[in-house]
Amino acid sequence: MSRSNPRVLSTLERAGGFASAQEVYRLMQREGESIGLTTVYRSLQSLVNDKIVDVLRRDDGEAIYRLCGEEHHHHLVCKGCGDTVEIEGGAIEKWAKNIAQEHGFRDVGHTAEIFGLCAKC
Amino acid sequence: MSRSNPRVLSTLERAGGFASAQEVYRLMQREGESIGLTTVYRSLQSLVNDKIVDVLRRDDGEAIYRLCGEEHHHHLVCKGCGDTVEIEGGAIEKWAKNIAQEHGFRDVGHTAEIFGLCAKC
DNA sequence: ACGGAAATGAAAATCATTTTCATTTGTGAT
DNA sequence: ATCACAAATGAAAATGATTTTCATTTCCGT
Repeated sequence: MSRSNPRVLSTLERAGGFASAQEVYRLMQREGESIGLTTVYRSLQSLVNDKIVDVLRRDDGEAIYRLCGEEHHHHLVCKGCGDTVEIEGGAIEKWAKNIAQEHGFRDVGHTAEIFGLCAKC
Repeated sequence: MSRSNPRVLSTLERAGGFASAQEVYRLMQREGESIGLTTVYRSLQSLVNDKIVDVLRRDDGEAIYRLCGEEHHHHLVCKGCGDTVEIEGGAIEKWAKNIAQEHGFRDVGHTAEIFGLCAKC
């Protein structure tokens, strides 16, 4: 396993905490940083593993990486502009826990995401 | 522009109203239907344009097509053996609708999945 | 039957992402 | 400082989904 190249994280921050791997790479190139695309991908993956960043998908399927707090939350994503709102999921947590218990599951986690068109789109 | 090949829609329905283009294609092949991958993609796109199906993205970025208005369910998946239980998501539906409304989103859908270890694992 | 429009699909092109692998860099022990 | 080995790097090739191209076939209206 490889560790994240710190310049990748710093670039992602500078990009507004939200960018695709290709964008991070192009940004670094434009700024004269010498780095390979492979390293950008590897670093971002490692940041995801370490839960320092979150991965989402654009409508075209490209992965976008975004800095994320450690709190467990869910996303409300606009299909039009990609705008994202972090939401509290209290109800979901309970729902997941109940369902899992009913079926005798343990060590439980869940994913949930809501998508639609925001007011602007 | 091309119109959707009706066999594609019928296959998507048979697949449980939820599948990727590649899956629809493989399913049709397995059933002895003679069709090209290109036509599957074109038909699905056309169904999306006509708002007969919805597109989502899997975690790996693959596009999955879902019949609109299809009563959808959620999954409880075992991380150990992969066993899957279909569950009703009444609570989730309401939750998603509420959150979306609060933020002025419309044309709303959602994904949710619970995973853990089943009793056997 | 004739002619043009729509549909089809094989093959090539595209594009993000992953893998391979040889090279470079960093680190700890001696 | 030097040797040895692990980790990091990146160029190039491989992968896999999706799109485009283009020649052929099917449909329809006349």
